[in-house]
Amino acid sequence: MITLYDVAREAGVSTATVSRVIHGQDRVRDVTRQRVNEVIERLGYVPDGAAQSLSRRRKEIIGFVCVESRARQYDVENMNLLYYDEVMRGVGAGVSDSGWSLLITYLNGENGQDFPRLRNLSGKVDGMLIGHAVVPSPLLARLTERVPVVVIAGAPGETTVDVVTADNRSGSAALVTHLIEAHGRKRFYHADGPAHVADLKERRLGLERVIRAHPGCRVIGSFPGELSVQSGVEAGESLLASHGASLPDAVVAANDQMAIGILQALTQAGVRVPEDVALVGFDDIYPGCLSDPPITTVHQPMRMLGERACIRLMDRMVRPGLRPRAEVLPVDLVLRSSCGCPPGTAMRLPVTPVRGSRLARTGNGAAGLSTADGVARTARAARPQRAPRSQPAEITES
Amino acid sequence: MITLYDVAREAGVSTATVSRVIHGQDRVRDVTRQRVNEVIERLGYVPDGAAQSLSRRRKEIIGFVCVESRARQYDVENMNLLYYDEVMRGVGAGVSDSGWSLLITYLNGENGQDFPRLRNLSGKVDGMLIGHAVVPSPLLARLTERVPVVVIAGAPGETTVDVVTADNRSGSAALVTHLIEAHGRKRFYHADGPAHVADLKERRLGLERVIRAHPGCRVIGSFPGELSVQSGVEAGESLLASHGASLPDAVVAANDQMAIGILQALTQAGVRVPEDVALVGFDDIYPGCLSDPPITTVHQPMRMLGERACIRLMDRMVRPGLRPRAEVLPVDLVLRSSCGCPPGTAMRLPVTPVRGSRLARTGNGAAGLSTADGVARTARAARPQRAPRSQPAEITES
DNA sequence: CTGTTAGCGCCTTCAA
DNA sequence: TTGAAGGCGCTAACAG
Repeated sequence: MITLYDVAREAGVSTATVSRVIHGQDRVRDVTRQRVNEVIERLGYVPDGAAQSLSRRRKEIIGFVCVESRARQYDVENMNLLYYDEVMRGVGAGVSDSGWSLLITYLNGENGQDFPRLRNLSGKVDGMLIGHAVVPSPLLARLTERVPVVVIAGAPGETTVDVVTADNRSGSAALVTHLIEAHGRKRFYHADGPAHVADLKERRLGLERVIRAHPGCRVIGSFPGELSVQSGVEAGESLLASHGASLPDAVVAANDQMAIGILQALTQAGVRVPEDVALVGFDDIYPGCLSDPPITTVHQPMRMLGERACIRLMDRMVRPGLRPRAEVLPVDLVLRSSCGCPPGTAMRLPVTPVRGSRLARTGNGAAGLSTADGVARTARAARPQRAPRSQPAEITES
Repeated sequence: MITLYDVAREAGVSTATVSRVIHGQDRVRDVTRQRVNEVIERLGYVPDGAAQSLSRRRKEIIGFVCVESRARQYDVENMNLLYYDEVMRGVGAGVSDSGWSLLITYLNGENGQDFPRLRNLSGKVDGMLIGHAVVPSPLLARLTERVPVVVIAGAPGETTVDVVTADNRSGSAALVTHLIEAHGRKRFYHADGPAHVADLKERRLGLERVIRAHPGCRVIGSFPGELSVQSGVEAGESLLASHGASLPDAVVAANDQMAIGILQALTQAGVRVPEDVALVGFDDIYPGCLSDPPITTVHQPMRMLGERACIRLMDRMVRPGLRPRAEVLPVDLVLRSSCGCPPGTAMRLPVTPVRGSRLARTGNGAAGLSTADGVARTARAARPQRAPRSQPAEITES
């Protein structure tokens, strides 16, 4: 391996000078710089990352942790991760803008049982991004002692670490309000996910609040699923088994994957969506617009979640000791036809934050996207520039 | 930051002993070990990765490079990466089995224009996995001088680096053969992708060979797309514009994304699939089974590509200097109904390698999956165990 | 069984 | 403008 010393010797200068040249410092004579650069090129020298990290006491690496449900590893229907893939790309963009690197870790267990691995990981990075409630709060605190940590899609009320998440509560509320007010649905079935997932708690709150606010509306049953398509199929079958005689007006699924599964089960049984039962999902993952009918849902700005989380982390590394904050990003209501809107509907509307959502408390938060731009299903318009976005709302935990 | 010295001092031993305890070596008295462990726990010591890497001259990190088409960054329809996401999980599994880490880099440009970044990356990892033809061959060679490199989905004929890829040629041949022999299709339209992509070259070869082998069959036109849904829509429209009067019997798309786009365009124009035109894709990404009709395609073992690439890389790191080899993984034909098979069809058949595909040359390669197991569309059977697979075929480049 | 002691490759004052 | 030299935190002989 070629080291700094090799270059220095070959160029007839000291290692300090070579180092200066590499980092583009100016206190080097032009001739010298030229000579050094020529040698670097000729020898194909590349600085060793480990040595750099050790010396400058900074690794310029951030870790990204998400769960990998081993059980279904080879199940085609495992789309749980579609979500994180998108988030990860946001992170990737944020990270590489600053020249840093991204270290990925797929955790096996949902709970914190693999904590040793996490802890060890903290010795290899300058900061960590953790996907939703992968790690229980107390363990998070322990992690924070070593490196700054930002949780993505965690509970907006988390107090020990920074959180970046989407306005799930308002999104859910918007969905249900739409079903009630635009389509007159009154009897709901809730295909839910695991009880402990932070995002889902918020969605539940949104659902319940809207139901309560509308006399005559109620939830006639629910299914404890696990966010996969398969689980959605089961939810659908369970629904048919228990309420086949008098179907609900609408099914609210915990996410799009489940909605897709439910749709399959209902269709198979000859139940028409949305004529017999309306159906809505959450997240706006791509496949949701391919089903028949396309699924009405809420768009989470996944990529931006990643980017913001990254920015927050960088921020924390610069000045640690700031109070943890929650940052809640606005969501959009995506109207397609599974809710009862006419076939061909494809509209995207900013969601107005409901009371209690972290977003609602701020002044500018309610803005969401500035205009209700409908997007055609097969929209041609290439958007060469990143769409202008309003500032995300930030709220210091109090 | 707590270092090895802190622990050593606190426990009243030398750093060497602490190091031994950490690495579970046995040449430590039990009492000592206990005491040290207790101190480690109390102080919350975590070894510094950079220092470890520097000292043991091994980083235990492998880099994974894939492209990120910035242009469409916020385009919902950008599914180009669905493929790599899957591959990456395979890599993730392979990597973490050995306790190593995965460093992700999203490259901006397809070509090698961002080579400096790659080169620099090579100083931070012990080996690199590179997604298909992201990097031109000569640059790859330069990279190989520093660290072992394995290309995923690269050309099976590549001579400078190791390659792990799927049997694209045979898959494509199987698809076309099916269209001809099972459905009597004769006039084909080819919705192709970028000319230089290795996988696509192979698919083209498979297509052409089968066409040539069947007198009366021919390709009546093609479209140079770019593998996205949007590009598929354009291909469909182009097809309608140029051959609207006498449609082809079948459209062969370069991948599933394009097939989905084509389906949208055809459906929109009132052309029925498969009655008027049959349609097939490639890759077997999830959304392909949701469209109406579901798309017949070829299943690439993406996850396994990642795993095998990983294994190959590890192998190379142990003994460098071995001749680069190509490893070609078997694919499956996935019959659904867009090809003309009856609605509800969902069958998965191992593809028999064609002559010239690297797989064909080996004895066991032709095995593919051991049985032609049909899989129901909403298959319930949870497969708790990893499906038993035949050995992938390995071929030393000659 | 345990301690001593060189490095690993680079960065960064401090002097010259 | 350049060089000399002391770490960064850990590992791995080599001695005891």
